[in-house]
Order: sequence, then structure tokens, then C-alpha cells
Amino acid sequence: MSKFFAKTEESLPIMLLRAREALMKRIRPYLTEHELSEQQWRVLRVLDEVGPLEPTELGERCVVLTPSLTRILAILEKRAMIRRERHPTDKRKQIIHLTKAGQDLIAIIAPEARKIYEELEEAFGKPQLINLLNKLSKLSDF
Amino acid sequence: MSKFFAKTEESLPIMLLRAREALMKRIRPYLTEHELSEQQWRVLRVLDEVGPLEPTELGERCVVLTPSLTRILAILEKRAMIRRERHPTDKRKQIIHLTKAGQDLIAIIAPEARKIYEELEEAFGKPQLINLLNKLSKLSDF
DNA sequence: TATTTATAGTGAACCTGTTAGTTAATTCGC
DNA sequence: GCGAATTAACTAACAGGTTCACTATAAATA
Repeated sequence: MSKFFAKTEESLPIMLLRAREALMKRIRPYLTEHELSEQQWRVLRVLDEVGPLEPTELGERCVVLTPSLTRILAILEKRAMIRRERHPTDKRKQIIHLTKAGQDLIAIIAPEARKIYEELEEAFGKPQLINLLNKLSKLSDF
Repeated sequence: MSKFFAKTEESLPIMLLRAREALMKRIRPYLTEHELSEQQWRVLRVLDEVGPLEPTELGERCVVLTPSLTRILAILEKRAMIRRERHPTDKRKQIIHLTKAGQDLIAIIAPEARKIYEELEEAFGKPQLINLLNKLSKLSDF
């Protein structure tokens, strides 16, 4: 038996969970302050970076399944952070736009989030982080 | 600005999520087959490896918050996979035991799970995995 | 063209995540 | 010993994760 999963608590899925938790524990307070969930925050940021998107692609980029995204978009729409347009040629699709209010919210929170990443980079070392991201990327293709 | 979080989709939290998803996508079917959630599976495995535990410590080891654990234990108890004992000296506490039925279920599923980890090790390289686990461990202490 | 097949988004059901608040038991400080 | 603070477990409420089913539209194909 391989050593690295001798114990459940040291198994890769758990370790990925723990590591993520450690990060999010720092970021969450800033989001909570503005009544945003992690997932809502991801949706807003991706829309800001990539531009208007169809829900399906938005979900893939955010790693959110479409039933969850349906609910998230309903909430964000109610708060006027996003708006929907019909797709010009395919009536099944929508196009999700970030509103001005959404952009403004991002502008407020982004600097805080960036600061945390910079602390991480300092504590961890940039080459180590790059290496880690590469490994995670390979793992995602497994 | 650092390169490694230039895009939300390549940020560390998302990459950790993606990597975990890739793994769990393979493991989940075996759990679903036996009507177990990921979290229920973790609880059973930890109890099997560590022995009887108080809920608080069990939750920490499984990376499950106590409100979730309360619900999970209720389900597992109803299915007779675990049983509860009162703590001998501290009446606030419980001690959670794995039952024979729980052990049997683990014995059925564990080989399948192990096979997937071995595939991963082969595809990824053991040293790489060890290195990855070490990095994740450091990250957890951030 | 008519029929089948595939895709986009939603709805429902169930479990988990997260925060906040509750109760009972224990421990600490006086 | 007595009241205050702490701890263990639970409950409640709402959001998200996961699977399945459904509707509407589009694409494939016969």
C-alpha cells in the first residue's frame, strides 16, 4: 500500500479541502462584509475579467454546476449585480452581463483579496506557488 | 501584480477546487452505488482508522463543521453504521463507534478507492504526489 | 420535411456548508 | 462554593453541491 494515502486525513482529496479552507478562511470575512458568497464572488470576477458570457460557459469557468448557477444568477440579478440578455440567434441561451453596480463592488473588494494573495506569496515563495499551480493543473486533467 | 492570480480561473482557490473535482468525479460513483456521500464516507473511514472518537475531534479530522456532522451522524446512526456512547466523565461529550455493518461497508468500498489512488500515482508519479501533499500541508498552516 | 437526438436552462429533492443562536455541562476566578 | 466564561453538541435558516427530470429550442438525419 502506498504511503501517501495511508491515512484518510492525509489523502489528497482531504488535503485539497484543508488547503482551500485555510485560504478561504482569510478571504471569506471580506466577502461576508458585502454579503457575497464565495461562488457569487467568483461569478462576478469572471464576468469582469472575461466579459459577458452564456451561463453554461460561465459555470464551467467558475466551477459551478448549472443548477447552482441558476440560483446564484437569480440572487445576483435581484441585487442588480448582473443583468440578462437574450442570445441573438439561439433562443435557448442567455448572455449574462455585469452591471455598473457589480463592477463597483468588485472594485471595493478586489484590493483586499489581492493583499491576501500577496501575503501568501510572501509566506510561501513565488516559485513554490507556481509549481503548486502547475501540479494542480495536471491533476485537473486526470 | 503577481502572475499567478492574474485570472480568477487560475487562482489558487479555484485550482484547488478543480483538482479536487477531477478526483472526486472518479470516486463518487462507487460511493453513490452504496448510497454514501463523500462526507459520510470520510467519517466512516476516519472512525475505522483512528477508532472511537468524540464528534468534535471527528469533525476536525474529516474537515466537516459540527452542524454538518450532527446531520451526518444522525443519518449514519439510522443506517446502523455507527453507534453513540456517553463519555464516561464528561456528560457533554459522546463517543462515536463504528459498527460491524460500518466496517463491512468500508471493506467493500476501500479496494475500489485504493485502485483509483494507484491509477493516480501511476499517472502522476509518486515523488510528484509526495511533493504536492507537502505543499498542501504547508498551505493548510497558512 | 418529419423525426430523432442533442443542448441550454430550470425545477425539485436531498445532503452539506456556513453563520448564528440555544442548551447543558464543565471549568475558571473570586 | 458561586457566578462567569467556556465548551460540546444541537437546531434553525439559507445558500450551494449533486443528481434527476423536464421544457424549449436547435441540430442531425432519415
